[in-house]
Amino acid sequence: MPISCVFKPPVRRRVHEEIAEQLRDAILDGRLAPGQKLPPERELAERFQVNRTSLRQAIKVLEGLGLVVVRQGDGATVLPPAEASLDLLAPMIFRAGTIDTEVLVHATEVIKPLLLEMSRLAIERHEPEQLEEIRRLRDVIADDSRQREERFAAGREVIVMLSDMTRNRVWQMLARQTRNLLASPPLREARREMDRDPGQVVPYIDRCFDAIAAGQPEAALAALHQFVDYLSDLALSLDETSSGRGRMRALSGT
Amino acid sequence: MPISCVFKPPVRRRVHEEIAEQLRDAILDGRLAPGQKLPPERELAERFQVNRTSLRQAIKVLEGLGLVVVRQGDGATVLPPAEASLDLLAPMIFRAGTIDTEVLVHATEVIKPLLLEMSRLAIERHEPEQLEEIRRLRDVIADDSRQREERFAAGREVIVMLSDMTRNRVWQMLARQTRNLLASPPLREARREMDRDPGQVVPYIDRCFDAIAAGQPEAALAALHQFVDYLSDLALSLDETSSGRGRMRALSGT
DNA sequence: AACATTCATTGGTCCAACCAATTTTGTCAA
DNA sequence: TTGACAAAATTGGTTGGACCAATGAATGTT
Repeated sequence: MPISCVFKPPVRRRVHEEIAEQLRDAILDGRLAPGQKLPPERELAERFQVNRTSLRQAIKVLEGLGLVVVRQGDGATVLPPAEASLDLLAPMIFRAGTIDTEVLVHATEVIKPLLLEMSRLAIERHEPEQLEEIRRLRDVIADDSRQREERFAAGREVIVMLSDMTRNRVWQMLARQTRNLLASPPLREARREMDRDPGQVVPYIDRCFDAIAAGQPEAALAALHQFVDYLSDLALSLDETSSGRGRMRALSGT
Repeated sequence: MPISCVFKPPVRRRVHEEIAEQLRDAILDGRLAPGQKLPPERELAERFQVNRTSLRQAIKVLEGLGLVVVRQGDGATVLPPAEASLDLLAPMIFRAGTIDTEVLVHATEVIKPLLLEMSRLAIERHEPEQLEEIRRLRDVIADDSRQREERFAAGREVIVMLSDMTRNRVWQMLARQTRNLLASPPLREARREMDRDPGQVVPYIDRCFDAIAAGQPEAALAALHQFVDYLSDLALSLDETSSGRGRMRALSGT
């Protein structure tokens, strides 16, 4: 089964890093289909014009990501991306300078109930001093004398803080991955271009705080619903200008 | 910052695989703390009694897993596991022949609402023929003339089928990771030891089917709630015999 | 036709040398 | 003393080649 796609020799960064990225993207956008076998290491190395050792390191990274399975004497076989890690969400959404709005919509659809349930637990189990930490983050977000990026970053950290309040290590993992996803350079750029004031979320946060302070977890959850709906709409608004093919050019230069 | 833990030379399987596993476990159970630096490659290679090339491949796998960050001239630094991929959930729960019931409880707490929301979407968006596929899986689960493992496997595939019904690629990723987690050998063994009949879940499934067939999505969701509660309790019952330290010996021989 | 053997293919490991980025150290001048 | 700058040591990155080991297909035998 010959592989027809062309690869360019690495020019920047670490060689195995570049190779791994090219192969990863080829897998994610289907040029290398699941079940298909990668060319032999020796041949791939020659095509990339790198040493076999470097190419092997790239393969190992892909193996760690769960994108390929390697068997001695057989070769490297591409696995379905659906089996792969959540770390691939960002590369799946942002590929080749464009935003795959389909995956973005899908991710939003998953993150929304996730955020809601996590916050429910957080409200239930939080310690008072943790509430204070979030309040400090809120103040950073509301402080329009600061850099926009710093205020956005504080907003992302709220998610992480919430996860810590659940005292659940798995929620903590998910929240940090979500934060990292939101912090992906292409998404950061896209949001910056939308020219929104980071402080817009402050009223939502305050409404949650007020309800919690008043000892009304139900009201807090209701406010939370509104907040999460707002965030969800924000993400989906990136879809507005999408082309008919379900993909749009990213606003960043990457 | 000297590293004190001892490493044994690899004896089985592929060398870099064994090395990666030892290092991964050392990170997951805290012998290598986040922020700490790994010893230089040359020194580590000597300690493991392997070539530096093999050790480097292991490092690359850890890099792919998001457990370490490597910088030329500096070294490899351990990252917080909370930042790492969900693929690590199984190694986190099952370590050194024991079940970490804390992480297990945490994972269950996350998977439960996840499953519920995903099923809600699945009921909303499914195609009739997909319902038939699940019915076939149901028949396999109910067929006590088959191997127990085959029936358990069918149960796990239901989750994947549900995710396909959502027509959402991210749900599909999460479902497949969850299935893989449930299929982890230690968890499979533990459940087998519990000596439960895989067919116990059939009434729950049927109740969902009946409600969907009757065109009552609310009733289907109610039945689903009961089902998910049952599954959740099943997972948590593994915690019953746990020791005070929050960990119990795994029932399997690994 | 079924089975066992052989052999080419392909990944796995090792070695040794050198390149490149970073950090540390040392020196000298202000 | 302090700061800046340069040299050296440390550490990961890359290369080339050689050989080992598992797989699978071709071949031959029964």
